[in-house]
Amino acid sequence: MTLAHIRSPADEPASYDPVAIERKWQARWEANRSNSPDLVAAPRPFYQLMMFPYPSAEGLHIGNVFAFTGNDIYGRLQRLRGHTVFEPIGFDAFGIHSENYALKVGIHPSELIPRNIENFRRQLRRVGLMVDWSREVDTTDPRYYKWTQWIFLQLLERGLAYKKKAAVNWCPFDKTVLANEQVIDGACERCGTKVEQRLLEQWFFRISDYAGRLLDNLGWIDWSESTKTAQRNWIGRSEGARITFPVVAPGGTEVPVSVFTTRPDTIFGATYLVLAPEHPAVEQIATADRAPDVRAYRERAAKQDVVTRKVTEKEKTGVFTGAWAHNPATGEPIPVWVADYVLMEYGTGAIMAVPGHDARDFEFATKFQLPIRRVVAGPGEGGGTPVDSAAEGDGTIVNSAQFDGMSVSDAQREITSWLVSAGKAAPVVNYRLHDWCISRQRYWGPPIPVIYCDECGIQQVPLADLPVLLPQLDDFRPDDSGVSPLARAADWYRVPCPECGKMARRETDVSDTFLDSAWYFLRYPSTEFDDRPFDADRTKRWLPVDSYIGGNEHAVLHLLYTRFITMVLHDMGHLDFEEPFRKFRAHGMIIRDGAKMSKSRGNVVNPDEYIERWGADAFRSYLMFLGPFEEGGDFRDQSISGVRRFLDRLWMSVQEMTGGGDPDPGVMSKLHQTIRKVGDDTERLSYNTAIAAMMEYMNGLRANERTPHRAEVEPLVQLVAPFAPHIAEELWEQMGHDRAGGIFHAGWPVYDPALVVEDTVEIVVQVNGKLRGRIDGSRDMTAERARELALSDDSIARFVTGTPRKVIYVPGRLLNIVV
RNA sequence: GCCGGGAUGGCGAAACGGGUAGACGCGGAGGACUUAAAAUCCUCUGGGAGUGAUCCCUUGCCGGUUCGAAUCCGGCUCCCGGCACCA
Repeated sequence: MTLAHIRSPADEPASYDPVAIERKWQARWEANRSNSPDLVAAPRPFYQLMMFPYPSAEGLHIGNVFAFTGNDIYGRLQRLRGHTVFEPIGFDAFGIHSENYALKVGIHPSELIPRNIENFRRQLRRVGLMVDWSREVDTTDPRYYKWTQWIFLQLLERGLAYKKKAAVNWCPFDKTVLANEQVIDGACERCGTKVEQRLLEQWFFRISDYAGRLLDNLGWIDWSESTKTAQRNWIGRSEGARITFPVVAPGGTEVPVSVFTTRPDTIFGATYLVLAPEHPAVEQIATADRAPDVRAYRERAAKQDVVTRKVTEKEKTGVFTGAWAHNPATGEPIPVWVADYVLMEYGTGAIMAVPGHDARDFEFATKFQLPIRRVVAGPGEGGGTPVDSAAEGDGTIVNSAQFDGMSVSDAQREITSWLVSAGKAAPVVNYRLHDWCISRQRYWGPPIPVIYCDECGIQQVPLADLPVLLPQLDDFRPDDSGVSPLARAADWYRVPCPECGKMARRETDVSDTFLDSAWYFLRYPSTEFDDRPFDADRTKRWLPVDSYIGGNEHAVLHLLYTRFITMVLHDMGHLDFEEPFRKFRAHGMIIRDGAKMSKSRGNVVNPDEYIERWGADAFRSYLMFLGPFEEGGDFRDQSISGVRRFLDRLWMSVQEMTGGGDPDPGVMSKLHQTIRKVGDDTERLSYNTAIAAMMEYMNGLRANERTPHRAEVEPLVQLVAPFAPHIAEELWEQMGHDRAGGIFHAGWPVYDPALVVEDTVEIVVQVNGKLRGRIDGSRDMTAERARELALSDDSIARFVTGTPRKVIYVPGRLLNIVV
């Protein structure tokens, strides 16, 4: 169904006109600087952070509006509860995304991005967010990225930034470096050419040094469990042992090769060794007759792109080195192979293969006819039971000399300490987390602020010379040199060495966008300071962030990098906290027609159309009503009329309400229940049920065309305020409240516990657990009384034959008679 | 393969320490108002049987615990998301 089929309510003189009201209140908030709190004097600061958007050319996405509205409601609730709420926003405008789009349309990003940002601002303002626009952050602003560069230098100074060679994806046709996401089935997403691997010198951050702490803190931070689990998996802690195998190299020399294993208990079953193709010992140990094959295999592996290299279900390949190692447990000689199923980046880049008890080793051993030995016997199995598939389960140790008969867990401990005391092994903890590569061979990013001097080596750009401005390059296309387009700007990169003054060369790579976004929340409260990234007093008052809400697609990268940078700055004494966000909640995703919204599917929703037709208040409320905020939901444009009707009825209630006489006691009781429920639900982000509760109250308020009383309506307008702020302000003003303050200074209604409880309640009567009737009674009546009442009702009594065996009574709820 | 999250009417969903399954909304049917339509308001709306009060069935499937299970336990099936040759 298209929009044209849905009609909005007809215009009547006194009817609700969202367009006019929203324009009026947005202008007034801006004129009064209502959303710019005094950051210095705030008595009860509350920092409500939303993940800043990447300003795409397509404009604001429905998912952005959903996320920001959910943030805004929470921030507005805190404001109504008396906090000084700071709700900033900014733009994550550097990065390959913007750059690729600029390349496609042939407009320079320095022109395109400000245009997109302007469009985003326009769209965002219409949503009615409580955003402090005076503190906007733009990562492409030199006043911002000066400090991104400063952070790089801080890490460099502390030895947490270093250079090493690493593989990148390279498209030989487009002659450009590709991100992993741009490689589809081993081919370039643009031209389909087979992607290769290239080794480039790149900058890394030692995030792996922080793996243990990043993992441990997950134990206490108040974050969505799903996000914490994702981080735990990503960090990937495993406990095991490093075991050294002596390898006999050609000429008889012994070369020690260490492996990492989580199963030292299976060492008696280790029947061969495998080294990664890049392992430095390979060259040394390969025998003369095997060397050509080994070299050919390594070259083939080196050419493969980074993505397919790691694809699973790939046929195992490998090559024998000709060398033999000694199993340190049995002393027997075992062959040494090279295979690309072993990765240089993990563990030691070498494994002991236990084909009897590891699926990958089993597959490899079967293919190359290597010996397979059982060392763990499951139920009903013995040492002689043949192994027909890798047995990774629990069992009893066999074929392992003095350790036979032990359980796997006992053997794990005993064999490790036996090897350790013999000097052949050490217990180690390994993490899957790799160091963070921050180099990008691209144009649209902050230049990495170092200078290479032939005399003095790597030099930091002095603080006084920051920012290193990104030069305006008309031709910013990546080229086949394997370095950034900035490497073509000789007049930019040729600079004197800050140490000796001789001609030197700037680093021409730029840094990863995730570095821009790893610290932006520190900048917001301090945007007016040009001589420091974040002011100490401001930071003390406002940080860590009180509430952060964002998409779980950032569960590992952004949210992990941010924690890492915060820890580093803490350790250097710049911050007095080491976790950036007190509370983080992941919101769900909005889909449409059961699928992710995308241009190719043609199911993208443009928020502008909906805001024009229904009003921002209705649009906001609908997005929050369509499903649980933390789960997301399916966008259907039919259903928006329901919340719009609710707002119309709210409007009418204020126009019609009377001030005379007393409010209805039943309605007032329901009101206080509603105040409690809306407060509780909003606090735990259960926005859909909060709105449902207000609708339910409205139904009672206007039942049988009754005229509502002012005392019944006024608190409802307050409850609606976080969700639909414009109409709430307007009605609040119409009700004659102080113009200067507005509804967001009026506080949050407080419920009266005495009014929440109803005296007479309906009690459900069951016979043998089946519903047979209902009785009305007081909340605290006795079981005997309830039973009497129930049995006096014939439609219940006829199911009760004879004397009840048992009676279960839940006061105020249920009576169950068992016969 | 591993780790999360799910599965409830025609549809989006609710039930927050086991206690009325389906709140709230959409859609649908009927009615009031209107020359008429829209808007608005009222009634009904999980399925089945019955004239009827009423009865039976129903939360992906199978089983269990319990006076009582959407909820707890065991075993499956399917869907969505993330990670993935991590030793």
